[in-house]
Amino acid sequence: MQYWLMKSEPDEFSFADLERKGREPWTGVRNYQARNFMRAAKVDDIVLFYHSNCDEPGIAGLAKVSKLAFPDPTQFDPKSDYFDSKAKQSEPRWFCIEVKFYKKFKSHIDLENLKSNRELKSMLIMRPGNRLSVTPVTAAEFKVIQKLGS
DNA sequence: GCCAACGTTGGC
DNA sequence: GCCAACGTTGGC
Repeated sequence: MQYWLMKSEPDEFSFADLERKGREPWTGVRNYQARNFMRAAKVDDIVLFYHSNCDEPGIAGLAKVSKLAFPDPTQFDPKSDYFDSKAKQSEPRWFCIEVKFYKKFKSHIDLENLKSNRELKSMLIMRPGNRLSVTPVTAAEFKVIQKLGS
C-alpha cells in the first residue's frame, strides 16, 4: 500500500470534477519520472489530489487508484494536446492510471498550512521548483496530512 | 505577468 | 556525452 500526490490544475480537472464523475483516467503526464511512479502504483493505493496553478493551491481531497497503468491513449491522438509523434502503438511511451473518488477532507488543506508543518518539510512538493506531477508520499506524511484535513 | 527551477532538445 | 538554449511549471 502506497500513497501518492498527484497535481491537477482545477481549471482543467478539479477534485469536484472527480467527485461528480466518479473516476477518471489520469492522462497527459509527459514526464518520465512521473510516468515511472504511475507504473509503480497499485490498485487501492491512496492518492492525494493536489490543486496547482490556481488561487488556492493545496490538497483538495483523496482518491484511490482504480486501474493499473496502461498506455495513455492521448499520445496516439493527433488532435490531442498530448499527442506524441514519436510514440508507437507497439511501443507506447506514456502511461496513465485510472483514479476514483474516495474521500473529501473536512477542509481543503492549503499550501501555506502544508508549508508551516515541520513534519512535512521532507515532502517533494515542498521543494522549490519541483515540477513532478506525481510523487510518492510516505505513510508518516500521509498521517499528518490526514490530521490536518479532518 | 514575473521569474526561478528544472526537464528536454539538439548541435557539436 | 556535454551543455547552451529553450520551454514549461507553478507560486507569488
